[in-house]
Amino acid sequence: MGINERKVRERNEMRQRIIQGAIHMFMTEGYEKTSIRNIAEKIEYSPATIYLYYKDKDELLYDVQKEAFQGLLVEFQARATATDPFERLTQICQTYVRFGLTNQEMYNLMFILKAPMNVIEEQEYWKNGDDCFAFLTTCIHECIQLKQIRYDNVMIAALSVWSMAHGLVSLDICCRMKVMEMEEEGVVHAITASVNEYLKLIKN
Amino acid sequence: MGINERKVRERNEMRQRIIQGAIHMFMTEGYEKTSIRNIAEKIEYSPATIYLYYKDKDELLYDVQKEAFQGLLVEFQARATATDPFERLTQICQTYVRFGLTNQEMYNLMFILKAPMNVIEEQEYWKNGDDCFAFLTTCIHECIQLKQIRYDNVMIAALSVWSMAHGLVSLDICCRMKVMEMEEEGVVHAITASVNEYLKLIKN
DNA sequence: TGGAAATAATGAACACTGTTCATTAAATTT
DNA sequence: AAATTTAATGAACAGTGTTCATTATTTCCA
Repeated sequence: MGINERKVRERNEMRQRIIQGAIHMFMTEGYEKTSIRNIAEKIEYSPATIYLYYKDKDELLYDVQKEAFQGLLVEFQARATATDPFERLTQICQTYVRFGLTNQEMYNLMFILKAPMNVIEEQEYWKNGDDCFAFLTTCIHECIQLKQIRYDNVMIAALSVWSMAHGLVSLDICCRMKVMEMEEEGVVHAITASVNEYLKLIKN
Repeated sequence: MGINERKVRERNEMRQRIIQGAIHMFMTEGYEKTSIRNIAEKIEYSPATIYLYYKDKDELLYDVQKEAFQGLLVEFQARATATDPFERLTQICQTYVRFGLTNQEMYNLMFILKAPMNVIEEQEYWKNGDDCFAFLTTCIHECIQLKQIRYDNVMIAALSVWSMAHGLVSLDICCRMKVMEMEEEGVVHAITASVNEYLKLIKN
């Protein structure tokens, strides 16, 4: 009975087509101008068809977010390869910031927009960000074990590192760095400098 | 000729009425469900009337944001009063986090949402956040002069402190802390602990 | 004070949004 | 080949931000 397998495969292919259409719209037109009708037109289907594969827009955005996180994890695995934990932590931070600044629309969907988080039930936890966060926590765990950083609690340390990196990237993406009198180039430099300063601060 | 003065006054009163209506909608219904029609109904005017006082929704949001920043500045002035610069920096951070967690919709408008920033011209700078940021930078300037913190550059230090606080608050508001297996109470505790740890780290 | 000019407010419309549902087209089963 | 299940769609609904011709009100001047 290979017919059911094909049905499942075709369903996944269609979902993938929708996700890729959505990503394409994000990249070219930005999140704000990406509508269900836009995505449908891009993949040459009726808007109503999308609702056969996704309950609502939030559920679709959640899947696009999942795709984006797989991209970040690949970056981590490719760029944060040092065997020394602290050195790897440095690579993680640099990769994170770089990823955020070069994929602003995707970063927005991953870490800022509320919409994709609406699918998560109260008290339930967020599976999309799971692997990337685990990549960070295991690294920090090793740093603490080797007494390489001035933190003793893995959770507090992971949250702090993440918050510093996210704070810098998101303030830039959300245009809030306009309080400072700086050109675009100077902003990127200040972000990099701040991350490096922070890593120096936490180093034992 | 007091008639023109009255016209100006009435115009400001109307704008204030619109702003307060918008704030009321934010507080009670949240940002997502706050529409021009909603605000108009709240203040008992036609939707079209709002467009006699604001060019578009973004411009209105910008003015609401301004109001919100005045609120934060008042908090700073009331709670961050220590004469010792580092102690005052601690108070600033605590006030900031407290403000963000207790006024999530306003924080969203002030630091996360893109809409109000659209009114700012390219390369121009962001006047709304000005005073609050100056409050932070002058404090940090004093900290550096007294060698109370391990930073030598005021801008980098201010950006770092702000990013850490904003990172923590915004990750919570945007529900991204759901990657960590924690109850709501634990999250608030972790945020506080992270800020305190950071302040310990930068203290000389 | 009464009528003209300027100002303020509005209802109705436009083009868009997410979403639903009855109807049509296609594929599968009998 | 006919009946049944599955897939896709067009049209509609209620909502959005925004514009504009029309109406109401206020101000000005003869």
